[in-house]
Amino acid sequence: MPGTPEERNESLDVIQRELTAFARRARAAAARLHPELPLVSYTLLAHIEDQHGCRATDLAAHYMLDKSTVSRQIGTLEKLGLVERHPDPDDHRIQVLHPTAAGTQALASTQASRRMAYQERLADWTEEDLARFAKYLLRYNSAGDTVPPAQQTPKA
Amino acid sequence: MPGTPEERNESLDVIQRELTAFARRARAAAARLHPELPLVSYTLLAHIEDQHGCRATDLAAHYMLDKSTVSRQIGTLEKLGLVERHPDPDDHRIQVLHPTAAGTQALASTQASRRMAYQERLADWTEEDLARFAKYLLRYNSAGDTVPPAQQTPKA
DNA sequence: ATAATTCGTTGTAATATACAACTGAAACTC
DNA sequence: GAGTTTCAGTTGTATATTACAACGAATTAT
Repeated sequence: MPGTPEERNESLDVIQRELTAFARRARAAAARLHPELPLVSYTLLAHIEDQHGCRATDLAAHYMLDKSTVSRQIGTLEKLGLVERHPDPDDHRIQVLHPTAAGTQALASTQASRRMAYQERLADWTEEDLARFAKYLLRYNSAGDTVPPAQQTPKA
Repeated sequence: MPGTPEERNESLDVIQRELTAFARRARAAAARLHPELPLVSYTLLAHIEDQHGCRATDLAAHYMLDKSTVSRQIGTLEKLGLVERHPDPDDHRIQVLHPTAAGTQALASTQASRRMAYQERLADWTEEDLARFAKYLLRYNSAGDTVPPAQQTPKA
């Protein structure tokens, strides 16, 4: 069983390298999976649905994007008729974003093709391995949520 | 223990969602970790060193990038004095790429800061979990190597 | 009320990328 | 061995993704 610090570092290096490789390939892979959706926007749309509506600011925070980037992406999604903006009656600064019917449908179809690709790719994994891998990824990503500040100087 | 198809699908969806979220955040995270290296090129440089020299075409294949993209990235790295091109004596079409001394050093320093970040983020993971996570990532990424064709019509 | 904060948009610029056309070099065909 | 095909890499061009800064409108705090 693993135990030495060297083994720990080796694992860390592998994790780092493989996650990086994955990230570098992700754009191209996504382009293959759904050429129809502007490709970045897909992710935002998925999050909007997942949250049952959210604000642009929430998206920016979740994906570490600038608000201007999100603003333009949402603009694209709106032009495509995939999201709607509903002004919050209590606070006119806020736009609550929701998928349109077309947006929900586009998501479903994209989701289906993505799931197929994953199913194929992970076909020979046991349920136990899949469950563990999923758990590790969740744990990894949620760890980041507590760290990310970096250059914000709050309450200054 | 997991066993039903529904549980399998649930795991697949989690894996898909979390990998996607990771990929979306990766650019911003990388920018924080090494603002000095042109940020994409870092990955290419790392692969070149890892392979003890390789061709531009190998990089394009490994990261699913167009050869023109790689060509320009290598050009940037060369201008920065981080890689050298050595024409293959046996085949004048080929340029074998190697990190320069400065390139190796830049990599080492970047690698160190990356490793620190990962160490911090994964500090509370056991060695066993790290080893398993690393193994899963390797397995996941290597699975892709056999699938990717997609729109190539070989031997037609 | 006035000031400070928050949410979002727009102007501008940098970077990353793909696709197509092209050059030079090797390999293959006959 | 001339002609064709394939391979490695570059360059022209266009698009996409993103950030930063300046701004506008609405809300909250003083």
